[in-house]
Amino acid sequence: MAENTPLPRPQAGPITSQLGRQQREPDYLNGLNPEQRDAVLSVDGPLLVLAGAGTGKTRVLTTRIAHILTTKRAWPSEILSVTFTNKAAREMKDRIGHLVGSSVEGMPWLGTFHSISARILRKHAELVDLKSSFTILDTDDQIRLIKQLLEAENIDEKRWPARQFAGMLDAWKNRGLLPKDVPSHDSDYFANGKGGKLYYDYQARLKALNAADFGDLLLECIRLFRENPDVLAEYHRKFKFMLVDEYQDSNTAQYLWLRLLAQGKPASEANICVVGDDDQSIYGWRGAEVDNILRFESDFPGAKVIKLERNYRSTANILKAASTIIAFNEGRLGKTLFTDIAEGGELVSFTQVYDSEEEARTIGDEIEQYQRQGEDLNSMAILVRASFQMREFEERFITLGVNYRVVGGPRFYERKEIRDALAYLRLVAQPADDLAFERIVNVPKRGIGDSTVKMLMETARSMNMPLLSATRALLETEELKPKQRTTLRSLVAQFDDWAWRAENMQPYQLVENILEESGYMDMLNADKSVESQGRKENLKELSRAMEEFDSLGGFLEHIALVMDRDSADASDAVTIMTLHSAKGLEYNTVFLPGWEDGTFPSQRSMDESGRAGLEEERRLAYVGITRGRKRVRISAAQNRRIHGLWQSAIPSRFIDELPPDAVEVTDKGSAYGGYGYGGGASSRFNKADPFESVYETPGWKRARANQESRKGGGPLTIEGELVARSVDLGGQSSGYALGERVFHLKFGYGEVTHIEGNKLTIDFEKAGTKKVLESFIRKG
DNA sequence: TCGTTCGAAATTTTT
DNA sequence: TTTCGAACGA
Repeated sequence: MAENTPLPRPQAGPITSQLGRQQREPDYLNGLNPEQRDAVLSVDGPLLVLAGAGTGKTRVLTTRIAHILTTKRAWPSEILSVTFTNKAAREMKDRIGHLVGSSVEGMPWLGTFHSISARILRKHAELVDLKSSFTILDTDDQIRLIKQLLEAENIDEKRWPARQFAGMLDAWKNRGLLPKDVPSHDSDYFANGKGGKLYYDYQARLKALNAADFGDLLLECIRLFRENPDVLAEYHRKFKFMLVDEYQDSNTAQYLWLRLLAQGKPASEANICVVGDDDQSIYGWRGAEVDNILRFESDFPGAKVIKLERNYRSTANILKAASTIIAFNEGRLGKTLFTDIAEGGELVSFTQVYDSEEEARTIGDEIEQYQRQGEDLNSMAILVRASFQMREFEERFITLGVNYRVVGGPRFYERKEIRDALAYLRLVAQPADDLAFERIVNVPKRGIGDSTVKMLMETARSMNMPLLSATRALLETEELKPKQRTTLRSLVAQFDDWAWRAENMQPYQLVENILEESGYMDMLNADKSVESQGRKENLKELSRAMEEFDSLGGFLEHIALVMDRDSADASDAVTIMTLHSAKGLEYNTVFLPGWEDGTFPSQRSMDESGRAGLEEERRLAYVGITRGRKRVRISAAQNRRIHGLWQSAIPSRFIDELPPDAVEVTDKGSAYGGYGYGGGASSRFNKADPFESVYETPGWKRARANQESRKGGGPLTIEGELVARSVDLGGQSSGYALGERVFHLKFGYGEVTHIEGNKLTIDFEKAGTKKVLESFIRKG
C-alpha cells in the first residue's frame, strides 16, 4: 500500500526478456520489472514473494489477480484473497477494478481473515453451535463478560484483572487453542489454577449469548473445517487460487486456517501465493509468527521464491539508513533494497534536543519552513512509537495554527456514543443480546441501578432466558419497585415498537428514532461539555453511514468487522500517528521523534521479550525510515516527561546503528548539556542493561562485517561524534572506571556499575540506579 | 441510585 | 500528569 498512488507510476524497470514475443502483451504488464512480472505470471503452484518496503507489493498482488481473471483461469468468486485490514482489502478491490475494468462484480472472497471467516461461519453456524445471526463481540464486550465470570467465581478483580485474562484468551486463540488444548501450565497461572475453567465458562457464555469474539471467528472456522471434512471439501472445490497479503503478520490460527484451505491439493501443487516482508513484522506482540513466512518453503515444497528488492520510493540515503539498521537483526531472510532514484538525496538527519517540548517546537518550525517552500502538509508525517508522544505535537500545532490530523486513537465504532447506539440496535435485532441490554438499560439514566439489574440477572439465570425476556417476566410480578417497574415497562414497550419498525423502516431512520425516543439525544443536549457536540456529530455520521444499508442485520455485520476510522478528510494537514499504523504508507518528509533508549526501543518490549523484542523494535525503526520518500528527520530529547515525571534519556541505540555517511548529526541539546538530567525515581533504567553493549552483540558484529565486505566502509562512529560534540571527550574510551565514585548535579554521589561507551550506569546513594551520559557527572 | 473523591496505573492494536 | 475505576456518602 506503499503504492498508494494510483497505477500510472513510472516504474522504469528494464524489460529485458520477452521482447521478441509474438503476441502483444496485455496492458497490465506494462511497467513491471522482471521480478514483479515473474511474480504476476507464476500462477501455478506455491509462490512466496518477499517484498521489501516500497517495492510494489500491492501492485504485484492486484496485477496477479487481474492476470488470473483475464486469462480465465478462475472466476472472481473462485479466488480467495486475504488481507489483514479492511483498508488493504478495499484498496485491492479498487485497484483490481481499475485493472480489469469495473465489469467484474466485486470479488466476494477478497477480505480480511475475520470477515471471510465470519461469512463462512454464518453459513454453517449450526455446526459450531451458533445461530447464523450471531453477534460479534469486541474487546469492550469481552471485558464486561469476563468481569461477570470473575465475579461469579469469586476472583478478586484487583489481583486478577479482567484485562489480563482477556489478553491470555486472545493469546490462546491466536495460537489456535481451544479450551481443551490449552496447556495446563499456561492456564493454571491465572487466578490460582482457574484459568482453564474460565476459558470453558467463557466459551459457554458466548454460545449462550449466540456470540463470537474476534478470535472465535478464526478458531471456530478452524473447528468447523476439522470436524466437517465435507464442508472443507466444498471450499477446496470453490477456491482455485489463494493469495495472502502481509503474510509475516499472520498468527498461528490464521496459519492453520490457511493450511486447511490449501489442503485441497498436494502441497507442492497448491495455488497459494503469499506476499510479505519479514523485516516489517511488527505485530509479534499480538501473536504474529514470523516463522510462518520463514517456513513457507518447507510447508509447500517446491515453492517458488521471488524477492522484490527494487525500491521505488526512497532516496539512496534513506534506503542506506534503513538497510544498515535492519542488518543488525539476526534471523532474517535477507533482502537488500536498492533504488534507481537520484543518487544520494538529502542526508538523513539526527538532532538531539533538550526536551520533548523543544522537539515539538523544532519539528513545528521545520514543517512551517517546508510549507513555505511549497510542500503540502499532506506530504509530511510525524511517526511516534507510542501515542502519549502525540500530545506535545498537537499542542504545538495548535499554537502555531498548523493543520494536523491524528491517525489512530479510538476507532469510530469504539467510541462510547457509537457503542451505545449500537447496543440499542443490537438489542432490537437480537433480543437475546444481554451485553447490549446491560449496556443501555440505564443509559441515559433512568433510575435503573445496580440492585435492579442484579434482580433482572438473577431472574434471567434462574429462568434460563435472556435479560429482556426476564424483564418481561418480572413485570408481571410485584417484585419490582413501582418506579422501576414503570420505567422498565415503557422501555420494553419501546423495544417492541422499535423491533416492529425495524421491519418497516430504513435502518438510518430507525437509529434516529431510537436516539430521540430513548432520551439519548436529550442527554447529550443537556450535557454542556465540549465533547457532547462531537458526540452528536459522530451519531449523525453513524446514521449517514447507515444510509446505504437496507437491513439492520447487514449493517451490524458491517460495523463489527468492516467499519473503520472516519474517512480521511480532504484538507491539507500534517499527519501524526504511531509507527505501527504507518506501515504501508509513504510521505515525502517523515519525522521520527523520540529516539531515546527506553522510549524507542521501548523498555517494556525489551523487558518482556528480550532480544526478540529489541529486534521487533528495530524492525519498527526500519518501517519508520522506509516511509520517507525524500527526507527523514530523526530526533531525540535529553529529557522527557513520562507519567508526569521528568526522566533523563540517552539517544536510542538505533542511532548508533545508522550509517555515518548517510546521516547528518546536529546537536541542539548540547547548548543545555549541563542540565540534561532528570528527577524523580527512575524505574526505567533501574536494571542493568540486559543487552550489554551494542558493540558486542553478534548482530552488530555481523552487520559490521556485512557492511565492510559490501563497500569497505569503516566502523560506525556516530556515537563518537555525538560524544565529541556534547562532551568534548575525544575518543571512545570512557574517562571512568567501574566502581569509581562520581558526582551528579542532581542525583548526588554514586558508584559506577556499568560502562557502555559514554553511557554509564550509576548506583546513586540517594536516587537509586540510573543510566546517564558521562557528560553529566564528574569524579566524586 | 447517583455523584464525588481518592488511588493505582500508564505501549504498540490490522479484527 | 492524566485517566479510569472502585469505594463511599447523601
